[in-house]
Amino acid sequence: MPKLGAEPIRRAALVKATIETVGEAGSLEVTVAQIARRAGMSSALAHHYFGSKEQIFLAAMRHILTLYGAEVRGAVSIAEGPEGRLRAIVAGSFAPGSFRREVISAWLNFYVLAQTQPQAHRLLRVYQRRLRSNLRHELRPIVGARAEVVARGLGAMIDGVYIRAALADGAPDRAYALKIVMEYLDRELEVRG
Amino acid sequence: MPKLGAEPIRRAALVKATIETVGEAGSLEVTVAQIARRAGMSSALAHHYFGSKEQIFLAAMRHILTLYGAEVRGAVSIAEGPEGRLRAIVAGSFAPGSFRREVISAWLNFYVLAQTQPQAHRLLRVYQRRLRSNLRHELRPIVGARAEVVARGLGAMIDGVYIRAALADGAPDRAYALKIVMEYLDRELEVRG
DNA sequence: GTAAGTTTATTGACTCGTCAATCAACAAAA
DNA sequence: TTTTGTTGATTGACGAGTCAATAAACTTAC
Repeated sequence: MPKLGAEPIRRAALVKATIETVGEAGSLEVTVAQIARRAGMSSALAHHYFGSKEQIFLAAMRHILTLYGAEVRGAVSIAEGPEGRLRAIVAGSFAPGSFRREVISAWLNFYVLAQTQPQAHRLLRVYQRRLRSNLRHELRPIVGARAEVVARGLGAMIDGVYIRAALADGAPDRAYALKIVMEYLDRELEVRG
Repeated sequence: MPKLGAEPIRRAALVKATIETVGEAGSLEVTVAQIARRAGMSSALAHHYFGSKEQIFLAAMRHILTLYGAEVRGAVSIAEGPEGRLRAIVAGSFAPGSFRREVISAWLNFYVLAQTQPQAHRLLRVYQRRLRSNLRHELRPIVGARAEVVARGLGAMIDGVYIRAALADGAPDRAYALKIVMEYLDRELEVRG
């Protein structure tokens, strides 16, 4: 039953299934067969399209990062002024699409993988660098020379709050997460540079 | 060659070897045999003393948490005033004993495990609760009602900075990590409640 | 337009390796 | 001789990745 042009559909299905499966298991110790079954195909096909389990997961992370980037850009584009854009960037990290159990769980495992897997390491770096650079850019007109340190602090806090959400009972509380980070921002903006 | 009283020595050796092995691998996907070899014994003996791989790792984390607790208490005991103690608590998280690659790596994996392993989950909760409560206690006289939110923010930032150190190239930079967090603290203390 | 050949999609079955956990057995101390 | 320490060998399960085979859809040549 080969319908041609199946590749992109299959890949997307595998990416989706990977996020779900890893999210449920809470770890990368899931089998390719599990992922493939969830995506409605044989494990052989998953290997056919991605080559290895690692590559499947990396594709899933790339998808998550793409989604995240789009959410941030969307929020920033309608925001006004440095402070508005700053808050938009922060809010983007906790946007509904990114702030879900499965996605947070994937992030956590991504961190672990990035310690040893070069591709994952590079990917994570790209994300961190971009986030920091975006924050710094908007912070400069507000806090001046302290932009660098504040950007790092903010980035770290976003990650910290984000990751903690993975361990909270119940659904991640977006409003509360935002409150914590925004509170910090308020303090910084109150003082000015 | 059974020397009696071997149990505590063996257990300690296994805990140490676990932290080293997990640190090197960057993940929990290490074999009991690897850990046992490093600790100078057979894998059967490791199972004899701990029952399972999971329990070995949990023992290692308990050790890390004990060490961390001791470091914080030590620093706090010689500090003076709420602000001094606050800074001591923060500094404790980045004390030399706790702020090492292997230890940070263990933490990262611990987070992953805590998502699904009840004992790990409980253990992590104890740590988080204690940290937050300590921070809040010292913050109250300084920032009043905002103590709760600030304590959460500070806790999240500590975790964020800490975990990011696992991904940095080279040895973890204690001074810089501290700078980031202290900067935040300065801001909060500058304003007062 | 149709037969032959090619590419794409797909899977069941299999290989090969790994590893947690168990056990029987042995050794030395109490 | 019972308790404590210790291991080599084994079991039993699991899982990543490969492969040969099948089939439908497209292409080309006549």
